[in-house]
Amino acid sequence: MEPKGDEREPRYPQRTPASRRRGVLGEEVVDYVRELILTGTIRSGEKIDQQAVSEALGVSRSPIREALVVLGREGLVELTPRRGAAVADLSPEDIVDHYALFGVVAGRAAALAAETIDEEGLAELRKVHARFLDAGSDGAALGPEDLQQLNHDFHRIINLTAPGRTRWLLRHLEHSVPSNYYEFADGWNHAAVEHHAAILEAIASGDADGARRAMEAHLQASGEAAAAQLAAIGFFGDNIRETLP
Amino acid sequence: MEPKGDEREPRYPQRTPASRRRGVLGEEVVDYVRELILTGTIRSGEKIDQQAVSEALGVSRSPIREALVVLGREGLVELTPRRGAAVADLSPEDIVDHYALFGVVAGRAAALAAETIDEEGLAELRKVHARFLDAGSDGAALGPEDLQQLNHDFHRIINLTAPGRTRWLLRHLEHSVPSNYYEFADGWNHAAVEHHAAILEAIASGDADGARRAMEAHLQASGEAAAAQLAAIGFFGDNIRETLP
DNA sequence: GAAATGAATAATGTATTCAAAGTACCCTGA
DNA sequence: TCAGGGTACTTTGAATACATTATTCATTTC
Repeated sequence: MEPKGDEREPRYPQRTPASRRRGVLGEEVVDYVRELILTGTIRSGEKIDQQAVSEALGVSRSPIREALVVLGREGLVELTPRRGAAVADLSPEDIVDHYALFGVVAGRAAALAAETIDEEGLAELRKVHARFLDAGSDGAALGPEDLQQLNHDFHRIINLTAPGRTRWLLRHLEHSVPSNYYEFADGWNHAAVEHHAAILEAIASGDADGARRAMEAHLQASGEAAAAQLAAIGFFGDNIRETLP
Repeated sequence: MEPKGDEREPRYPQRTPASRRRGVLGEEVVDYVRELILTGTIRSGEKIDQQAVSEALGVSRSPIREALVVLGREGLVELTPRRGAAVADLSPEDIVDHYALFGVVAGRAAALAAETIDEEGLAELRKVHARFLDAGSDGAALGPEDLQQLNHDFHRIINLTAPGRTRWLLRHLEHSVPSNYYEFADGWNHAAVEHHAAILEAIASGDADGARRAMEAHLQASGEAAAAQLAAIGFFGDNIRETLP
């Protein structure tokens, strides 16, 4: 008898959400499963066992199901009526395409920012950018999550000027694809700083079209970096199935 | 004694989904509630009673909850942790903004179509457009839903050339806002035909940028038409609350 | 009379149960 | 040996049950 015991096939890391505040369990599950997918812990095509997730998180299947439905809408998992959920299989092209769309929408927001941003916003944008710049050049005591935060702030300030529905879409495009889950490749931060500089300059000088193009270019490059990083962690790996009988 | 009986406040039209096939009840509920919202049957800010919906459709609350979570993600309803779901309140600006975004993404698809569409696709596009044209001019025996279908086909053919993620986003943008639920205003079809003609011409001549601009203009106009129509059915009406004590 | 407090009521979020469909396994027979 | 078929076990989707939190409404207090 093998020492498998009663373990399930894909073992889900146990987690007891610190804030077990009632009313948002579904959201926590969404984040949990999303992370599993985007970190490559569970692979494309792999089935997602409701009970296993439920046991890993110590909650019932109800919030699990809600979460899977949401992830299905986001396109990260594929739902087949009476067969359950499986990790969707996204190609590198899908990732690049996703970021391109992200770029088009964010570009719109950047163009708007160039036309409408006020002095205060611009000052804040410069400040965030300056810190981002410092972190890149002299290696200040900033960890990856700090950089992530600065990057996020930079974009958030720009997007604040956009109308509600645009911000809504940007939030969705940001979440349903890796953004926090991959360590930026070497050299990426340097490239990002340059991109941000170009975007900032265009916005500061009121050049709407320039801001739009700079933002689109930035996210295009981000998409390629993300796709490369996902490839490195084996995200796209398991489609071998399709090449075998 | 008033003849109110035991009726609930917002009365949900009863409906027994024809296909009570197991496994997609949630989807049916999504469609049902979405229609209630977009037809103005339930108004902005109005609470959505899970039990009432459940009784109206004759299903349990489980699929209802899943549907509300989905609609929450789409931005049509607002979910507050222990307070349930309410119809989100979208402004005319939100609608216009939504369509503008739709236009930007669809414009991308149109530009791509101009560059990559094959003869077969182009022929089909011409065919659909010709029927749309006929319907508008000599008043063929086509009902509103036929026109809706032709319009939908026209866009679908164009979008077929787009990459998967773009099509995914277009589907979402199309659904989470009125498109099938309002009767086009007088003169709208005439305008739409002209827009389609411009788009078709640009695509046929391989003018990517022209196709993009024509598509954006088309959806910009659509957004204004949609907002006007929604205003006409009182969709935006109940924010009186905010102007009163 | 108005505001505030508290119990009664209702509705939500989560857990649990149940029926149907899917999957795996074993057995038989060619 | 391997295909086919039938049975038992899993797993899903939906329904029901339960605990907790909001809301309502009457009562009390200022």
